[in-house]
Amino acid sequence: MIQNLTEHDREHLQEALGKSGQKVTPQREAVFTVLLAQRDHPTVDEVFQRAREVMPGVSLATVYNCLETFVGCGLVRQVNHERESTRYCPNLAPHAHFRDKETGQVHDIELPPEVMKSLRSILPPGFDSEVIEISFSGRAQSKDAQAN
Amino acid sequence: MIQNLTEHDREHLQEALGKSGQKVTPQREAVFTVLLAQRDHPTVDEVFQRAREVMPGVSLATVYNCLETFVGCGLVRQVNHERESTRYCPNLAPHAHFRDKETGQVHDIELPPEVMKSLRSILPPGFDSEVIEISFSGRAQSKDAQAN
DNA sequence: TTGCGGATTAGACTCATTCTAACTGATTAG
DNA sequence: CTAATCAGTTAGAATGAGTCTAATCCGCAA
Repeated sequence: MIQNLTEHDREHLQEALGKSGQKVTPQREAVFTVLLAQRDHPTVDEVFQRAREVMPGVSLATVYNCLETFVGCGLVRQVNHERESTRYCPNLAPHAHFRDKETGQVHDIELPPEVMKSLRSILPPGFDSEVIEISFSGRAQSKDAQAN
Repeated sequence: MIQNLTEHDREHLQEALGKSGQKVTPQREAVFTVLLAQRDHPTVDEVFQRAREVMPGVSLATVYNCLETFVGCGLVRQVNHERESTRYCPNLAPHAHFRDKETGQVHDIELPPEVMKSLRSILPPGFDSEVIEISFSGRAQSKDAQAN
C-alpha cells in the first residue's frame, strides 16, 4: 500500500518546488508519494501505474511532467542504462548504480568522497564537470539483491 | 577523405570477427574504416552517411548490424548519454567519457588503473560487475575541445 | 547446377518520449 | 462580482531511434 507523505517529506517537496517558482499540486504530491513509497528505481510507466492507484484520473503526460519538474528542482535523479526506459531515483546522496543483468533491478551503490575526488582528478585541465554518472552492470547474487 | 584500412587494422578486424565465427564483408570493412577514420564518437546515422561515401549502396540496417557485430566481438564500444542516440567508439583502452553540454561532443578521458581499482572496491560483496561506465558532463573550453 | 546459410536490403513496425491544442481551476485585475 | 490570466493537466497525435521481417544476394560445398 502507498502511504501518505510525512509532514517532513511534504515540506521538502514544497520547498524544492517553491525555490524554482512552482507549486505543490495534487498530481505532483501523488507522484512524489509514489517515488518515496517504493525506492526501486521505477520507470515512468511504473510510476504511472502506481500513481493511478492513488489518483485514478492522472495522465501519463502529467507523470512525465511531474518527473521532469522534480529532476529540474533537484528532488529526484534520472537513471539511464543503455537505451532502456529512464528510471527515477529519490536518493539524493552521491551514489553510483548497479544494474543486475539478470533481473534488470537497479541498486544504489554508496560513493565515498575520496572516490569522487579521485574521479574528478582524472579530468584534464579545461574540462569542468557538473555531473558524474557511474554505472556498473553485472550480477548481484546476494540476499539483499532486492533491497534498496 | 576516408582512408583505406592499414594492413594492421584489416588484420585486427579479421581476427576479431573470426574469433566469434564471422567473416569480413565489404560492408563491415567499410563501416570499420569509417569508424577508424574519424574518432569522434559518431551516431549510427553519422556512420551511415560516411559509409555511403565509401560504399553508396549500403543500407542503414546493415550499418546497425555491423555496429552490433563489432560491439559483440569487442571491436568497438557503445557510448550512451542520457537518452540520446547511441554513439560508437573504437578506443578499446579503459576510458571514461566527457560530454560537452554546449557542443554535444564526446571526449575520451583516460582512466588510470588505480582509479579503476578504487571504483571496483566500492562494490559491496555479492556484486560482480563486468562493465563499468563513467560519464562526465559539463563544459570543455580548451583548445583541444575538438580532438578525440 | 543446386542448395545452403550467413549477410544484406527496404520498408514496416515498436515504443519511449515529446509535442499540441484544448480544458481546468485558482488567482488577480477591473 | 465577472473577466482575464496563467500554470498545470489532459488525450491523443507526432517523432524518431532502434528493431523486425521477408525477400534477395552471394560465396561455397555437395
